[in-house]
Amino acid sequence: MIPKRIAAAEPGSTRETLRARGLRLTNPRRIILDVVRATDVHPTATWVYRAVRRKLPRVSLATVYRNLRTLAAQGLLAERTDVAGLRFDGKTGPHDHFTCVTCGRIFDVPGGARRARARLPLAPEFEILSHRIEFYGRCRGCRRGGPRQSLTR
Amino acid sequence: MIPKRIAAAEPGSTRETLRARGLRLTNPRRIILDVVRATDVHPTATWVYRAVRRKLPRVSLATVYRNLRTLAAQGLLAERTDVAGLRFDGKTGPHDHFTCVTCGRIFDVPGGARRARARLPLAPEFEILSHRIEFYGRCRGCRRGGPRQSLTR
DNA sequence: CTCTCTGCAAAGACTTTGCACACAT
DNA sequence: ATGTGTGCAAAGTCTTTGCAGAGAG
Repeated sequence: MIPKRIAAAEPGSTRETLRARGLRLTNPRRIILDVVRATDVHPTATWVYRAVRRKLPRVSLATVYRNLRTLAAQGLLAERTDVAGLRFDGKTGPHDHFTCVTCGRIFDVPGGARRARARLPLAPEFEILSHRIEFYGRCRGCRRGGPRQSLTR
Repeated sequence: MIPKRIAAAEPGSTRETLRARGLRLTNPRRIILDVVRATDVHPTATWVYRAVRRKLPRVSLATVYRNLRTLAAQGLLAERTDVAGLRFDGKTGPHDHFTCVTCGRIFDVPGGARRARARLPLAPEFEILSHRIEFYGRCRGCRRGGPRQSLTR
């Protein structure tokens, strides 16, 4: 027999994480999180908005912005900034990024877990809490032929 | 006898760099570049605007933005982006940054010249042209007592 | 029921652009 | 002289906020 799914949120679940702060798991909020987690394009708020609207046509851009902010504050997704503005990332674990300067796509690259402290042996006055490495260059697709895709707002 | 300063711009000078692209070294442009090069606060456009106005009261914010852009495009200064928006950096050589999460100040740290390629041994599909490392943590001042300064817009 | 969340619209913050005149070369 | 650069003001882009009603717990 297939066990019934328990009704109460288990610790560590999205619902539980939110509830611990008095936040609710509403329909827009859940879909926004799903959308960001389901893609690897490191989307902008507008991209998320368009994707969410396909499932929830009446959602507003303000709600998308508010929830991306809220979810990022809870650590359920990651907020990024680059020349193109705000981006969001469903992957919250440590990893680095490679940005193709031709097509603009951002690729995940492993290796984010290395010890950051070792990088600043001569600067004991700085207490390092985290770090971020960004690589820039050309992806394989853009080295052969033109860009295949580009993430616009 | 003190040799006369040569009138023609020597190759590699700011003036020469600009002229090679048909750009002129105007008074606002020169002062904007001087201001950015003279500070290490990684200023915003507004900060530069306020500083330039002390020397050139009639300069406009639009001129500051236009020139920061132009000068960055010529490699005479560097453009940065972080959560707080656009920043500019008079240091164009390779170096990393440490951002204090308490006071928001951005400190230069040496070490930017290391080989970036070695960091991606498993990703031959990416042709790395440059990279950027950002550290986040608390500076010495903020570890003892409160923040001493914070760069507002 | 209570209090958070949402949609809508309006405001806000930052940056860019159009234009006529000024200025560097 | 010629064409780039500037100040001013206006527009543009992206993001946040106020509010009354809707919905989650």
